[in-house]
Amino acid sequence: MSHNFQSMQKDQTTEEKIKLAAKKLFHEKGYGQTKTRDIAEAADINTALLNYYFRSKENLFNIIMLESLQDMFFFIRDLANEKNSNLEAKIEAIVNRYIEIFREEPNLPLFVLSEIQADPERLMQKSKIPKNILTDSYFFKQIDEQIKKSGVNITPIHVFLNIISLTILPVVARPIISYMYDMNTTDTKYFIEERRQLIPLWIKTMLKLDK
Amino acid sequence: MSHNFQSMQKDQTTEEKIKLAAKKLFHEKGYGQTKTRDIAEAADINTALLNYYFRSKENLFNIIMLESLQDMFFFIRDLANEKNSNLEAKIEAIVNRYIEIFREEPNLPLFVLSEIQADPERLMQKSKIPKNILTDSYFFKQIDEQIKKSGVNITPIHVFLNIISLTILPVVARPIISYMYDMNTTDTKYFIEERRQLIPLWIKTMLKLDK
DNA sequence: GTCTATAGACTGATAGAC
DNA sequence: GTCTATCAGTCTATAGAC
Repeated sequence: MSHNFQSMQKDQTTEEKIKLAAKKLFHEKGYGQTKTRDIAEAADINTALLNYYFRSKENLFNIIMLESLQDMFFFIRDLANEKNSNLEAKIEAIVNRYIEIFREEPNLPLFVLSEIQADPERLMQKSKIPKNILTDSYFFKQIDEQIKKSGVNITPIHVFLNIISLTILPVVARPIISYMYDMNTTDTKYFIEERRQLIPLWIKTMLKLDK
Repeated sequence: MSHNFQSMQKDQTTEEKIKLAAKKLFHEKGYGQTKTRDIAEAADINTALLNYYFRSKENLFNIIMLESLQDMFFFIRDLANEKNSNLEAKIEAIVNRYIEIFREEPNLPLFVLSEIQADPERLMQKSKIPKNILTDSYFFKQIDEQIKKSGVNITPIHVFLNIISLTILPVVARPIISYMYDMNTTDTKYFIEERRQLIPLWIKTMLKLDK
């Protein structure tokens, strides 16, 4: 994440300080539960300054939201049409990249999913992800070829969604998992790390892509 | 869902009307975004009456939340120690039951996940789910036996989480899926329905439980 | 039990001094 | 750019009539 370096620096601009505080709080509590006063306090400024830089709470939220959507989707969009990597490499890249992102920003996926539910059309259009970007992609063609080759009963959409499901849900359900299995933070991180190796293997088994 | 029958009835009590309206709105927008005025309007009463029956917004929320947690978890708790069904039947039961629940209450899982994130310890304790209910269960013993039998590289926690992930995430990400694949509501419902058959097959393949 | 009216607290945003 | 003070609007909750 590009913002993590900044968060370690002492010489951030005020604008950056506000954005970082806002991002943290919006990700944790969502739009409705986050108060401009909380953001101002976390950024060690006052609400007047927040409005000076960002005009309104909603505008600040839109900026954070757009960045969050892009963190989640730009990578997939770019990878899907990469011609120089095979199917196996793409599967591993998706799992690795998402686990990496979520290690630094564990609340990102739930934030994005919750806020999209609140207003789907508006937010998805804002994400600047063209419709059918995956359906028409080289990635889906690669999956399709493998399906035909191995004669397995599945479609590319299911395959892609399975990769995403197996990777994202354990992150999103982290608090439940750590409660039910009595795991501390280190345990859950290790557990998710384990899946980095396992998920690609499971997907390859589904596609009969094993060596 | 026990409440669905009630929602069709014209002779609900005022208390039921308020609860139904509150459930709908809390599930859609979460605690912070839902206003008592909205609930009162949706239930066709006024805010005074809401406080008369439920004392406060927070108390009403706690009641809805407890019921929602139980809708999500009581079934699993009961099934996990059922001795008269084999592993295959249990896997199918989990997938079928969750898809059934989410067909009637599509916003339930995201609501529960979001609100748990906001305050994990308090809410999980409120759910009255004992810790380690799964780790010590007959279900996990059944998975463990199958793992040893087929010598596959996996643990019961991963298996259980895979079932849940493959089932729940597509429901939670419904708006994104329908945007990206240009599906309408009927399409996404059909798509999720398709997975009812497929998920148990994939899990059995992971466990080498195929015939 | 149900209503209207309103109290009391909170929230987002701005005016104006420095 | 940054602050304090405060306004105007909204929110939850309650008092009191019926």
